[in-house]
Amino acid sequence: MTLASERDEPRLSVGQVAKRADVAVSTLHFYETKGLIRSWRNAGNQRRYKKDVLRRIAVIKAGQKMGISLVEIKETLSTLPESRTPNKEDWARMSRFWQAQLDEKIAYMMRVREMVDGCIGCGCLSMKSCPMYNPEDIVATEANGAVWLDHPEQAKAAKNCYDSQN
Amino acid sequence: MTLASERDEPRLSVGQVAKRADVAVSTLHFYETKGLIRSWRNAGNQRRYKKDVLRRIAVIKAGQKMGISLVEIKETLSTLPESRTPNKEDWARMSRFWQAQLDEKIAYMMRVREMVDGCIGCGCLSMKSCPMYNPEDIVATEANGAVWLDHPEQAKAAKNCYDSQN
DNA sequence: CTAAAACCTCAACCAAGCTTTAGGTAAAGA
DNA sequence: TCTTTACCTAAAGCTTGGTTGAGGTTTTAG
Repeated sequence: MTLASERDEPRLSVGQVAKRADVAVSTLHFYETKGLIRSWRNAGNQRRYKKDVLRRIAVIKAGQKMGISLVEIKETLSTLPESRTPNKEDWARMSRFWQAQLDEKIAYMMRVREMVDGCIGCGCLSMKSCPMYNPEDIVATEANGAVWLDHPEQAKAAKNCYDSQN
Repeated sequence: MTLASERDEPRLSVGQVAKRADVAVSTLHFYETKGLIRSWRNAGNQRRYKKDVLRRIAVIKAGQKMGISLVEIKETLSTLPESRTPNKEDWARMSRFWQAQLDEKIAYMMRVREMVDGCIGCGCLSMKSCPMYNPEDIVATEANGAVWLDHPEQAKAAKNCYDSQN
């Protein structure tokens, strides 16, 4: 039987973590500078990690796959009490939070898709009247954009305005 | 009545184009260096644009809204005969092409969403067995990723593997 | 004619998310 | 012990899509 204090000792080298987590060593250094993971040092100043760093990296990768930025991931991780490594329940909570953001992105892209569908037949692309150019709107990568559906009247502008541009 | 040769003369200054297209002057310079638009020069070395540059910019902005990179937009524009500025039919063809890519992105993000949904209950996030970590897969921003659905058997791995990681 | 506004080029800078390089130290295997 | 492999830090480089600034010229309005 092992004691909790023994199990918690940082034993993993940066190379071992990199291999197990399938990331580059430089990525681990980078994450550390960004405060996403932490390490201890051995007598020779080499990094040693606790095993739970693997779960943190897993959560980071999961968040990234969902399109969440490292800054946001860090913020979400830091909401855990004492910045503890996420357990199963934490992961459920975080992933539900991120999933909502993912849903927004999907919804935004589907609105763009619909709009383009309407604009194909029209072809006007007028900077002034085409609903493709709602200036209130923002690009898809900014992960936000419930604007088009807020202004449904604009969809009506998408008809037969091609010739008016030239 | 105006002659075609007169109508085609580059008359618009960079400031006029910027204002009409609602982009910064620096953006127009930038697009020119990237080969997305072209200009002529007047006697004093100032840029003069043909009117159709506005339509090109409109297409560029539409492509960007659909998540297409400037490089891809340039490539698509260059498939036009003699790099002519897109007309209504060209726009229909290009937008359908880009829409297909947008559809792929949406589909990818929805697959991620499904996967996360399954993983919330599981919580394992094992680097080796969790379907969140298909190494063949790529991140959403790379606009490609028909991988998860190619390996449906992986979804089965998402059950009760939480404890096996520690 | 003069001053302001617009324009020119070139270079540097920004964010994100890393990777690469350089120069040097530590640990591990034969 | 010796050599290879792994590791260290700090700084620079990369990509995308631009913006900002410096220093100088052209155009336009009064």
